[in-house]
Amino acid sequence: MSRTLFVTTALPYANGPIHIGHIMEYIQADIWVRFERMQGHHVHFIGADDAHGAPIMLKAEAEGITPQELVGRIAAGRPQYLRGFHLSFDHWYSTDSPENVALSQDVYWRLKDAGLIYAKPIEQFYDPVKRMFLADRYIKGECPNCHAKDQYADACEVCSIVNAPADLIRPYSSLTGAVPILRESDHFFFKLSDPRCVEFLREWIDAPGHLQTQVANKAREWLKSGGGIELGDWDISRDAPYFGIPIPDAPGKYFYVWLDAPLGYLAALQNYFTSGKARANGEACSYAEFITAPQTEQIHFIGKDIIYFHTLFWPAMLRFAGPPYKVPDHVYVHGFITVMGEKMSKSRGTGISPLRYLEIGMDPEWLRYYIAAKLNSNVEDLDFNPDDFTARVNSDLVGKYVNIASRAATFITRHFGGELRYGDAAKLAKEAAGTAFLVAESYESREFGKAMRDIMSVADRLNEEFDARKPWVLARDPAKLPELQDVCSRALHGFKLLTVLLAPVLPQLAARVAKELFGLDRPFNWADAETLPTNIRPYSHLMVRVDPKQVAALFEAAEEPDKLSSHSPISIDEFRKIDLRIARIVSAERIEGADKLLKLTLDLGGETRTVFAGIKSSYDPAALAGRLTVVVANLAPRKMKFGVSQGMVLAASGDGPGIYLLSPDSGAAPGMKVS
RNA sequence: GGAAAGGUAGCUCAGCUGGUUAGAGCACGGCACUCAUAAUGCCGGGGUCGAGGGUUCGAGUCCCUCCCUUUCCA
Repeated sequence: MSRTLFVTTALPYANGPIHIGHIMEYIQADIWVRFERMQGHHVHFIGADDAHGAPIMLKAEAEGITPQELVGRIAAGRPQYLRGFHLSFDHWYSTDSPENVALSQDVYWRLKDAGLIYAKPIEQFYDPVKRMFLADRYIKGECPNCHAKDQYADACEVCSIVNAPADLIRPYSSLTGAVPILRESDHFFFKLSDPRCVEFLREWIDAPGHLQTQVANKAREWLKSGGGIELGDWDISRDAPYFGIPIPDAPGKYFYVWLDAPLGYLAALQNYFTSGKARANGEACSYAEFITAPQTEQIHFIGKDIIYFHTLFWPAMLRFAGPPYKVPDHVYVHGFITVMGEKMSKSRGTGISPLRYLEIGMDPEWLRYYIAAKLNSNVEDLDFNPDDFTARVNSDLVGKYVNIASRAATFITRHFGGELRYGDAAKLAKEAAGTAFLVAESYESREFGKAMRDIMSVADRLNEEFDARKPWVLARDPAKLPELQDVCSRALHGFKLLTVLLAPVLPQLAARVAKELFGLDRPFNWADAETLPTNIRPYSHLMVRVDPKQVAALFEAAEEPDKLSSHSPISIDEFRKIDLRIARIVSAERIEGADKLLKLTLDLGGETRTVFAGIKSSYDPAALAGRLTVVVANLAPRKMKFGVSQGMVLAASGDGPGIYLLSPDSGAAPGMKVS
């Protein structure tokens, strides 16, 4: 029976570009969505930008533009990522939209009618200069425990004790430096502690299929009123100034961004319908009919960091807003992507820029395959390891899979004019159907890693059989031509089977194979797995190997300079944060596999550092040893492909080639401070 | 401090409700082959399954304690 699926991914915050973590989630959801489509199910795959909240308001202000302009600029950059990685969203919208205003206010009224909204004064820090209330992340001060300066009201970076904002010594606003004052204001709360909510959530969480067991356990933990502590009510309002949706009966108050963000799923869906795109996509229902239809399944792919919102607030909001609102059917949670074992972090320079990945010409399907091969249905982190990536893609996709077509097609074209003929077609079709069924189960349950393993073991078997029957020997004996045709036909049928099975992961390659090799006028669907092709067109190469140099380039100079702020004036205090030191280059060495980098060992007056510098093109390592230069000593260590770089040497460069290291006048000694 | 997930060959991981000598891919060594934008096939080395106890005829798999990693909560 055909299913109707409404699938979303988490909405990326519209204050910056999409990062590799987003891409992983989208790839996961996209593979699943493409698989369901191939099964003949009707899928509406929707995304949107999360546009509201204080960070966006402040960032826009800092750039001297309106929040709408900022959000618009970010939105304009999205398509290149989505297209670039073959992400098949049917629609991409924004939470800053008329639909979302109407939805958020409607849900608010309904919750209020249900007696689940109340107002209560709370005390909060207020910046008297900026004239706004401050979220904790904008308050800094001295840690009361270890007296480290400039710590957030959160885990102290030095002693890692957790501090409340009010506990900080000499707190100040990180926006203006002003001393914040405690000030009272009425906030609106969603009464999550209401017995109706608790009871509903308990049922919803326990109902099989809604959540992965690990996620349900976690949600249950929050729900437990352990130690007499009740599930906290949820503060859903923020005071002006705020970039968000106004609360209709409370001038100067706005919905907290996390109230309207998930409603953005529905706002985007609604816009998808009203814009006519849903209809163009074969949907006969109206938006209202669609969301109330019992057969519509609502499915959210999210990361483990936002489980709280999606398993408590979101279902409760929808449930108590009442029809036509419907609670989600499934929330599928994934872990984070790490890079070489480390949590990705912009400030530490780990992480991979998706845009750079595309710019240096790496194939998006490599990444799709690699992520698929390492994903399962659990909430586990996944590691991107460059050597593993290269090996897997080259060995699995090029060496095993594509190679099958490459080695068999030539014989068929040369000896049989492209015609395929099988010894035992029925048996072959039956086996293929069995394999497709097995792999389908893995895709359906999001066990993509298992799917890829099973697919590759089929590829192994095909290569083994091909080897065992030695078609290159058969080709020399005219009497053996029928056998040669059978061997190669079987291999090509196997290749087609593999292509169908891999199509959710490698959509573009599969489309090419369907058209260019098998002459189909449409992309593959799942049923194609068991039909035997009768002829092929001449083979042209399908996928190139990963060049290790590309992977190295992905990690070299991965900075994406923020063009708008790079030339804005900074204060003397900001400049003083940079600890510049004289360093002696003790040794410099070339690195195997690196185009631009040299590995420098530096003496900073007693302390030895390893720094990777992109100066290979201009300097002979031997000539560098012994000379003095200037180094940024307090740059956060940065993990690169070849090791951790503990600083940066300063060098000048212009538009043309040539890099020129800075040198101090004679008399300077390693470790001296530069100011 | 409480909780969850994980800790299996150099690397990335698979091992369902406990059952014969613990598996795969990559990497490494050797051999074979030549159809393939060079790839595949065969053989091999390599693991006290985080540590220590316990239950059992039998434990990577169950129980307890501890250690490490990641994350969540307060």
